[in-house]
Amino acid sequence: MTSVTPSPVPAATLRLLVVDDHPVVRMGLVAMLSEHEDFEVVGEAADGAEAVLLAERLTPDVVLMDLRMPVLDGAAATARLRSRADGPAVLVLTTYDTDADIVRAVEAGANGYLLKDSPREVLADAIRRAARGETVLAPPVVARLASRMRAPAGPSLTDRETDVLRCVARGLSNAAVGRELHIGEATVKTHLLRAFEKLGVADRTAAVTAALRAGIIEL
Amino acid sequence: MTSVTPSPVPAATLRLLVVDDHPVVRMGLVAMLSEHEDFEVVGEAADGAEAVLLAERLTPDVVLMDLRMPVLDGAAATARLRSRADGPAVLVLTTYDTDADIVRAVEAGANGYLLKDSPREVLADAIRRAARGETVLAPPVVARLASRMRAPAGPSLTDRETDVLRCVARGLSNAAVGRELHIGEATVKTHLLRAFEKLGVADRTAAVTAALRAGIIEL
DNA sequence: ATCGCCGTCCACCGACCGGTGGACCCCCGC
DNA sequence: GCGGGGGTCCACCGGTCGGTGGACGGCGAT
Repeated sequence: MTSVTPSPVPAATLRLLVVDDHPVVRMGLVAMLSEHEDFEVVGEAADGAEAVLLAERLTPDVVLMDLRMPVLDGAAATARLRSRADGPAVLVLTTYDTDADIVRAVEAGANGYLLKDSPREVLADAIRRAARGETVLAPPVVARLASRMRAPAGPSLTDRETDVLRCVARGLSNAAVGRELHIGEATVKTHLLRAFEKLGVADRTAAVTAALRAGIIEL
Repeated sequence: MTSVTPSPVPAATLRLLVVDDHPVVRMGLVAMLSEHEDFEVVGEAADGAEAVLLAERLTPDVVLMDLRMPVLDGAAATARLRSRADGPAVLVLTTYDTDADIVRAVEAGANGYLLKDSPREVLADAIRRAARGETVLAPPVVARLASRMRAPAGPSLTDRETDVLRCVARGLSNAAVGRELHIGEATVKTHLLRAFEKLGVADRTAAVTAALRAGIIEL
């Protein structure tokens, strides 16, 4: 950062690590990035664990990270990379713009969140800004985060309420849920009623779809 | 296949059309395919409608088609391309291996179904075989189709049963569904019971998640 | 230390749901 | 023409669910 550095930062080439489980996507990124002189792809990883290992060895400036990956999730990998002070910037690049995905990535410390349908120049610009420490979010992502803010009725369910809802989604009756979780049926109903209230619904089925939509439970 | 053919098929270069709404994926495919001498990417399209137009003008041998796309869906585009006798072979190349996606693509007449995490050589081989008119499915896809065959309880719901289930997923009561669809509550219950039977579940909530999983209804 | 939230539990009621066993019509195929 | 499947409707019963009102012990915060 000081003038002591041999090659001045603005002209320095950015060392990139590409992380995606799809070979096609990795090739596309490498092809796309190699058209810019100030980028150099120093490595590729096919899952989160590999990404963490390679990042340690290669010390890239920016990591382009997919979210849905085998072995180690993109969000988890991001958290590990960002937990170190001298870690690389992480730019999440994914197909999905689910609320839950975005929030998990941002909470994990991602410096940016772009969608894979981003045009080439947007991507290049985002990488340069992420390298400078800026946070860059795609417009649709910003919109989602904003709408989430606007709705202070942020459906934040208790651990237990979520457990119960997960069982209900499997089609278990209240009594069966009680047996499964080792609690009384009355308790199940209490949790469920509170969940209804928070989700703004009136019956168990709507609660499940609402929770699914909100990313609180998975299918 | 006979010696009468002027230019022997095996040595001819295959003209390809790449269809995907993500620029990154298109670049990746082009980069990956250009490494093979017998492939020539003659065009790229970002959605199904564009794909149909370009296929008419460029008359490619094989179309590499994504499924989830704006404007015109990949399955619909495939159906249009395959409806003509002299149309190109269509190789579906997608991230998703949902039952519903696979079935729709195959029913639309796709010559193959590959996942985007396929290694390069598998993809190249699949393209050559699709050009010869063979049908090539990725192993996980085959497995899914097979398991679907094995279960003769193929969850094929009636139009009406699906309508009812969609309403139930929204949290409507049986009576409310009846009002919504202009039918009696008794009828709603009948459809629902039949749907339970077909889906192998015992209550409305499990039916909704099962239908979601099977791709019968959307969230 | 007191307040509030979470988690647990109980009893009771009315409403709705799951399930049975019918019934009728229409359309398509054999 | 007759069977069969989809769609519509009805009545009835028992069980479960939705909802109320209350209770108690932790635990973190003020």
